[in-house]
Amino acid sequence: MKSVKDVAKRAGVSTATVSRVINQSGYVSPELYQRVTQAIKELGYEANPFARGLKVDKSNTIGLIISTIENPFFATVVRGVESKVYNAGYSLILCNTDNKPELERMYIQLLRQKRVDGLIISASGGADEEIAALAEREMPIVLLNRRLREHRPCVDSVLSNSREGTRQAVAHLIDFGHQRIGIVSGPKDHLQGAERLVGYQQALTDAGLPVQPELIVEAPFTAEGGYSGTMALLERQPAPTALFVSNNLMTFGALQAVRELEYQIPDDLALVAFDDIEWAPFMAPPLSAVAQPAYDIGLTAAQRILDRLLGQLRGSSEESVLSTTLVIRESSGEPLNGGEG
Amino acid sequence: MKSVKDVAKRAGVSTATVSRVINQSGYVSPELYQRVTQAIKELGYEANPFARGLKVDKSNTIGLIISTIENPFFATVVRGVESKVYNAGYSLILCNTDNKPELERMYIQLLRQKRVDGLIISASGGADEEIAALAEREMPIVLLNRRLREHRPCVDSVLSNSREGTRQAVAHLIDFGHQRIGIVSGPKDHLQGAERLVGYQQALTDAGLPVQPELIVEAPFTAEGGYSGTMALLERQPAPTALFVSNNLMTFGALQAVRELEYQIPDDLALVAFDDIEWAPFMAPPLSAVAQPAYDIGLTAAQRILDRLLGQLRGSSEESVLSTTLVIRESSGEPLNGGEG
DNA sequence: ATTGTTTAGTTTATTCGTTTCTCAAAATAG
DNA sequence: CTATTTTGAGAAACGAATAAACTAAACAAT
Repeated sequence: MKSVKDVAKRAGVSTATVSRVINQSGYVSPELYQRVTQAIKELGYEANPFARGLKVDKSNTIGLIISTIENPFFATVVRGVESKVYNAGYSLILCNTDNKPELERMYIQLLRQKRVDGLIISASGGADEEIAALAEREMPIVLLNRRLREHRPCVDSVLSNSREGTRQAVAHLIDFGHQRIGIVSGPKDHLQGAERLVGYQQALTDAGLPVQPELIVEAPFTAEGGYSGTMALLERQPAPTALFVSNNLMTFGALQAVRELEYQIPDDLALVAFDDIEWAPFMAPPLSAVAQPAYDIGLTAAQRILDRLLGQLRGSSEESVLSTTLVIRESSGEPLNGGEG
Repeated sequence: MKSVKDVAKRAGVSTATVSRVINQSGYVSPELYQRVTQAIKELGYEANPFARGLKVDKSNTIGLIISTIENPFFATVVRGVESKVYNAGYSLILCNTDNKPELERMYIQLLRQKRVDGLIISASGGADEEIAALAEREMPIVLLNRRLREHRPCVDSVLSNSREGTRQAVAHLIDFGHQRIGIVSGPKDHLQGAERLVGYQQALTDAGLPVQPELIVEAPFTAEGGYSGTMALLERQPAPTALFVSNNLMTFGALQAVRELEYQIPDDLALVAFDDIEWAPFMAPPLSAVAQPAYDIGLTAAQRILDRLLGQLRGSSEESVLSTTLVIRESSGEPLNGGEG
C-alpha cells in the first residue's frame, strides 16, 4: 500500500504538504499542489482510514439502529438515510434489534466502541440511559418516531404527525357515516401508540361522538397484537362498523382475524390502517391507509446528524414533525345510508 | 479515553502483557491475567479500533451491497447476513445501488478504501472487473444469486435454485390442466432470468408440451417490465390461460395489467409468481408463489465470508444452491375440466 | 541601506493507541 | 550446571495529522 511518504517522495515535498493538499488546510502553493495531486494520481494513493481515524478520532461513519429492516416502513427510512449519508461522504453501519431492548443496548455499546460519528435510532425506550450517556459525550443522535422523556442537547427527533394522520383517517370514516369505530391501538407508553389514540379520540369529539372505552383495545405493534385486538373488538355487542388499525404489522393480524370471522371488507366492516405499503393497492380489497413520509423521515434524520457534525447545528434538541397522507382506496368503503338522498 | 498504557500501569505490567491478555496470544501467567482483566474492568477500558486497525489492517467489518433494500427479498437477506455477522463480532456496512452499475462500482471502491474484510454483493454484472480486482487482493467476496463469468479464487456464490423452483411452479400449472402458459421472463443475460426461463421450458418439455416463442416475453426485473410483458402476452391470440411471472417487482406490474384488462384471477387467468412476500396471503386473490429461502441465503453468504476470514475455507470458488418452496394459494386456481369425471 | 515585522510556504518531529518483534530474566528440566 | 521453556518488558512499527519551527520574500520604519 502506498502511503503519504511515497507521495511526498514522488512529488518532492514533505508529508505535511501532502496532508495539507489532501485536507485543503493551510497554505500550499499552486505549483506544489499540482505536483502533489499528480503524484497521488500516479501512485493511486488512498488515505488509510485507520491512521486518519487514530489521529482525528473520527470514523466518517454513522450508525443506524432499527427494529426490523423487514418492515417496509423502515426499509424506506433506511434508503432515505443511506442516500443522504453517502452523498456527504459518510458510510452507514446497520443494526437490527428485532425489538429486543437488550440487543438495542448491545448495539449502542458496539457502535460507540466503533467510534461512529453519529447515531440514528428507532429506539424502543429500553435504552434511554445508554442514549443519554452518549449524548453526554456530544455524539449527535437522532431518534425516529420517538422523543426522549427529558430533552437533552445533541438528541434530536424526527417524527411523523401520527395524531393528525389518525385524526384524518377516523374523520374520513365518520364522514362515511360510521358511528361505532373501533381502534386497535398500540401500547400507550409508546409515543406513536399514544399519539394515534389521541388522534382517534380527537376525531370523535370533533364530530360530537362519544369516546367509548369498549371500542378501544391496546395491543403490541405486532401481527399477533393486531389479531387479538381485532378479535376482541369484533366480539363487542354491537360490533363496530369500522376499524382503525394502528400500524402495518397489526394490519396483518387484523386481516387474518377478519377473514376467520368471515366479515367482508368493506361491506360488513370498513377498515383504515396506519402505514401504507406498496402492495396495498393489490390487496383484497385495496387498503385505505395513512402513509408516513418514510423516505423523507430518513432524509431528514440524516440531515440532522450531518448538520450537527458540520457544526451548523449546536446546542439543544430539535424536533421535526412530518406530515402523513391519507390514501383512500376501497377498504374504507362508500358512504353509508346511500338511500337518504 | 483510557489506553493500554493506563491499564498496564494499573495492573503493574507492560502494555505487551495487556495486549496479550486481550488477544489471547502468547504466554501470560494466571495471576497477571487476572490482574489485567481486573484493571480493564475497573477502568472501563475499550480498545481503540483505529489503532488496532492501523496495526493489523483489519476492520472487523463486512460490506453488503444490494440493489434495493425495499425489495422484501433483499430485506430478509440483509437480516440473515446481519444476524450471523454480528454474532461473529463483525459489523455490517450497508450500501444500496438502486440497480445502477456506476453506483455499484463506486461503492465497491469505497468499501475497499474503508478496508472492509469481506464483501457480499448482489451484483448487476456491471462491476465484474472491480470485483475481480478485489478478489486478486484476496478479499473474500460472496455473490448473491449470481456467479462470475469465470470462476475466481475468493469469490463464492450463494444462489437459490431458480430453475427447479420455476419448473415446479409451471408443472403445477400444467397439472391443473393449463396448456398455454405464458412467462414474463427476466433478462436472458441475468443468471436468474435465464435459469427461470430454462425451468419453464423444462416443465413444458417434461409434460410433452411445445415451447412456444410467442408465449415468452423478456423484460427487465421491474414493475414496468412486468406490466409491459403481461400486456404483450395477453394480446396473443389465443391468450394464455396461465402466467408465470419471474420476480416480485414484475408481479406488481403484472397485477396492474391484469386489472386494466379486466381479467379475473384465477378464473380467466391463473397466475404464479416468483418470490413470495408476507402480504401474498392477503392479496386479491391470495398469490401462489415460489418462495426463495431469503433468510438462509443471507445466513449462508455470511457464513462463507466468515469461513474464509477464519481461514477454514481456502482456495477456489464455492457455490451454494438453496432450494425454493412452491406455496400454492388461490391465484393458480383449481384444476380445469372439473366436469370430466 | 539597515533592521525589524509580517506573511506565505514548507519541513521536521511528535503524536495518536495498538500489536508484535526482540531480548532478557526466571523457572524448569536434564 | 547447562539447556530449554515460560513469562515478561522495552521499543519499534503502522500511516496520517499537525504543532512548532524554520526559510524566504515583501514591506515598513528608521
